[in-house]
Amino acid sequence: METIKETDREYICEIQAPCFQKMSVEEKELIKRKKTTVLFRKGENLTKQGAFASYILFIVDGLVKQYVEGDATHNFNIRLLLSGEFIGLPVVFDKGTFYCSSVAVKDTTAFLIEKDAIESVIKHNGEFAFQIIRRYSQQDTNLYQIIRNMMYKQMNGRLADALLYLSSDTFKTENVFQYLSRRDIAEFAGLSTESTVKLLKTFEKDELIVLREKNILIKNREMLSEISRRG
Amino acid sequence: METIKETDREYICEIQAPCFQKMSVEEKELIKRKKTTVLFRKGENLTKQGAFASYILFIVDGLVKQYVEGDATHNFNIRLLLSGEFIGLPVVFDKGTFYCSSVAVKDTTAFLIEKDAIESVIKHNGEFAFQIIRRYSQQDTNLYQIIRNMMYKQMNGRLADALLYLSSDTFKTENVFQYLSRRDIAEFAGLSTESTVKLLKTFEKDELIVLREKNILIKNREMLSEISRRG
DNA sequence: CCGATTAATTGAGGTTACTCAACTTTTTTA
DNA sequence: TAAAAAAGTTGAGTAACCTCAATTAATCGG
Repeated sequence: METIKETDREYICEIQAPCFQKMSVEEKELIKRKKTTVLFRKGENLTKQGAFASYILFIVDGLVKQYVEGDATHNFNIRLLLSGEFIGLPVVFDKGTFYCSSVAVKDTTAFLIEKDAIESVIKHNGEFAFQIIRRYSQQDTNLYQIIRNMMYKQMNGRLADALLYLSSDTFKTENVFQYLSRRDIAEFAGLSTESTVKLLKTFEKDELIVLREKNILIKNREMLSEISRRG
Repeated sequence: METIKETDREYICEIQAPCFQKMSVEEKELIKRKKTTVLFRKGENLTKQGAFASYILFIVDGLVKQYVEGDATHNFNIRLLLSGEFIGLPVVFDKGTFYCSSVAVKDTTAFLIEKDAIESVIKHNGEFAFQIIRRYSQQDTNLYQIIRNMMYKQMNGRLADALLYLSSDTFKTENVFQYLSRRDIAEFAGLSTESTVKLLKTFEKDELIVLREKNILIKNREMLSEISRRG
């Protein structure tokens, strides 16, 4: 994790972030003054569940995995985040600790923005606030979906879900499977690595997917959706 | 479900809702014009997962259970809501369907507020928006907690969690157990009714709780927390 | 107050998916 | 490049918790 040099920083600041368009010049200046830019190398943690924080993160470029920590041996992956996403927003509103962990799946550049700055902009810019709430809202829906999946579906449905998510249009620019281990996929599906490996083979035998080294090609999306739907 | 007569409505509108304090007179007027007041009788649904909606709800008085629907036989209870809580906020920002179901656990009075009105206030009143985001934030943290519990804990930990939640200070004014069946408790813990019944007896034998008809008294909160912590 | 419906309880049996162990393959590092 | 570490794979055994069935208790409508 290293601070990026000034020229890059300015460049990045200009090119990114549709949601920053809603800000006034003064607000952009405030954010600019109250942020630093950090490069997280693959495998480095951006946030750690339970850790204190006085800032939130904004992904400028890269790929980040958000997960909740269980015991020493088990995690559960919530989602992958691309550039343009905030991490740790609850820090601004809640008690100031991160509610879950996140790790760079590939080298990732992020702004660390002081919580006061974001708080101020939210309070004074309703349009920006609205954007933020929309994000929350979408993530919320997402979490309910996860709860549904985990509570009611068994292996097949859960793995199908994970595969559909990871192969969705959101990630079509990245080949996310390149960056994910079997264990990662297992933790998206909420299964043990062993069960995941076995079930992936079964899916391949049933011609739902093709396994090519790390890569997973979806061969029959309809059927996977059906499996997901049926649980 | 019935509309309340005008005099009551005005009365209720005055006494309630700390978050409405942040609104200007005009904004309050807008909300007033764009709402109706509805009484939901015990057992009636306030929202139904997947249903279209052009409004959000605000609980004026009562007790509401929010839950996600699995298959025909299984639900999972997310939380209980008291007066002062919003239901269905994602409707405003997302695709306009309810993301989960909710039902009145006892007779409940609620405002139905048109989504446009809330949207307008959020966009023009940063303080109010901030309050709303804070709520989201807290519920979010809550959902991560639920995911953690469901993924990593087994029976004992999950039931302990459910009991601790339902006996928490938030609900000390209501005796919530009065309104909840064994099945309800099971659905808070994410267990089958049968397992819940058996485990409750075990907890009673271990002097963690006392079962008195519907009521459940927490006898050893420390130990329950320990069980919850250990999973 | 009584019959009918719903909720609570108990036990037996079954199933899913986990753990553990052994092994192979791939990746990392010195 | 070789050794070590990590990741992936496979099979066997097992535990947790569910389902199902049968019974009792409680609640509700007439």
